[in-house]
Amino acid sequence: MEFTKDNFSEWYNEVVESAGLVDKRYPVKGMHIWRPYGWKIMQNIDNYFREIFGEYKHEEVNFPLLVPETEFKKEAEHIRGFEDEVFWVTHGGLDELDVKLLLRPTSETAMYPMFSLWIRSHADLPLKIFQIVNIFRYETKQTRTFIRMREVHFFEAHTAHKTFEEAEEQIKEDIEIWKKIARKLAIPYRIVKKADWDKFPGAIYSLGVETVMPSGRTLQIATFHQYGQNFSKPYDIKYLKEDGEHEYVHQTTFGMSERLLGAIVGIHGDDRGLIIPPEIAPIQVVIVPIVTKKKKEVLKESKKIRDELRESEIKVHLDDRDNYTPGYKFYDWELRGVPLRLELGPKDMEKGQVVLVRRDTREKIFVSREEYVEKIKSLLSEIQENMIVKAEEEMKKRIREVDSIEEIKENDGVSAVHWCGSDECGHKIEELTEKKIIGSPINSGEKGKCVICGKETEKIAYVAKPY
RNA sequence: GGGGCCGUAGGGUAGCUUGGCAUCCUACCACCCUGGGGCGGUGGCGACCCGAGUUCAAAUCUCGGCGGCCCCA
Repeated sequence: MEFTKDNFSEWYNEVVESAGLVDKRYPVKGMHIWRPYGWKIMQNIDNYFREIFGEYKHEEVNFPLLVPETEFKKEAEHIRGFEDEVFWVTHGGLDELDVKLLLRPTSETAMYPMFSLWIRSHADLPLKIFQIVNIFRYETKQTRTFIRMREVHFFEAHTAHKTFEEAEEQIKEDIEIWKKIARKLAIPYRIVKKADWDKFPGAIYSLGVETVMPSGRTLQIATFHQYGQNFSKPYDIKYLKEDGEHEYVHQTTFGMSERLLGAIVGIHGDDRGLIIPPEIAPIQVVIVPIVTKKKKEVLKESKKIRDELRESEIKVHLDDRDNYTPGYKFYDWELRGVPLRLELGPKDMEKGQVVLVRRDTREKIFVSREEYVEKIKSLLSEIQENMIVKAEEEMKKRIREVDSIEEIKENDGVSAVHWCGSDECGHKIEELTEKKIIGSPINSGEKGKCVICGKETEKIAYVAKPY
């Protein structure tokens, strides 16, 4: 690593590439190649989504990438929100298309014409589906690996319900699911309600899950949207009620992306590179044999250890590369963020022990061959827990309660400030501070005075520079 | 939306002002030597973003394109 983490932007740019997550050299702005190690981590995250959403009775589907212009144009606000950032397909071979096609910037307009066909009666509800696909947005600003991309690796869950209340229940369930995901990925967060001018195009309201990067800038890593009937009306998604009347469905969505990986990289990494939470690490333990004169014996024993760990369902890798020294391998695997290293050398073999080194604390632990498997298991869960606790503490330090515009401006991180909730005062806060209101906590706080108009309010605004 | 900077081997760079055999580090390949925190030695492979122009001659000067980075709204 050339850069240290206090030079966050440079550090981040360097680590995503040198740790083998992506190759940024693809000749289209905002589109990077997932390299095997990075893709494996993302797949581990995706597979957890499959598992957890399966438990909550969502079914996985896969919709086409292309959406006809005619379907896209049905919901007015939605169009306005996305029209300046869609990629268009205008030709088929040499012929111009009668109806242009667009690359989905999100899949509402691809899915909902089909919802209209699928949903006939109340017995078809609730409908709960999700897909994991790539979406495309023509970003004109600076792109950043995992954080602002033109091709986004996207998770989107879509639901349809009989009533608004049931849709509200769905969002509560989504939050429950999110909490499990956050533990799995060891990401600290705050859930906020987005300001009205900042909600998803077409939504009644939007909730955002926000985390804070070491730069002090916030990163939105998940969103929940309540659509009510805003889409079901233009897309004609109706069901027959028990009483024989037709009614439009109420809909929600839950979206996440590779930004989660960006958050993991940024929040947990250090000057040596990544630290991957054990729960999603492609390699949980890397074995580095110290091969000296007793090369054969050490390698043989290393393989035995590898097999023992495999049997205990620990994700293990034996680094038996012959052309690198142990020291090189230590740096290499630390850069890639493997949570635990196991060293085995001739001395250890004599003593009947192995050496374990934690990636998060770099603590060195000697443990006998009798109990090393159990020790590894407990260390992996300790590391996971430690990462969660440490990250939450770090994030807390970056959120400050303040009560003046001046303080918001001076604060590098997130400022929590009283806000009456009016658009006028909201915009004023953004103008005066040159920052954004990223949202308000769902639960109202203590009473205070709006930082602009002085009106008494319980509402808080988080003000920060978002990515 | 406005402004600035920059494209030389897989990565990082020197050379550009003043046109003339393209520098070094790293990575990679081969062999030797090694191994408890980025081993060492010898030899080798590999580059001027694309197009047009000026010129005897262009990495270098001019114009256009493409791509990247940074700052401000």
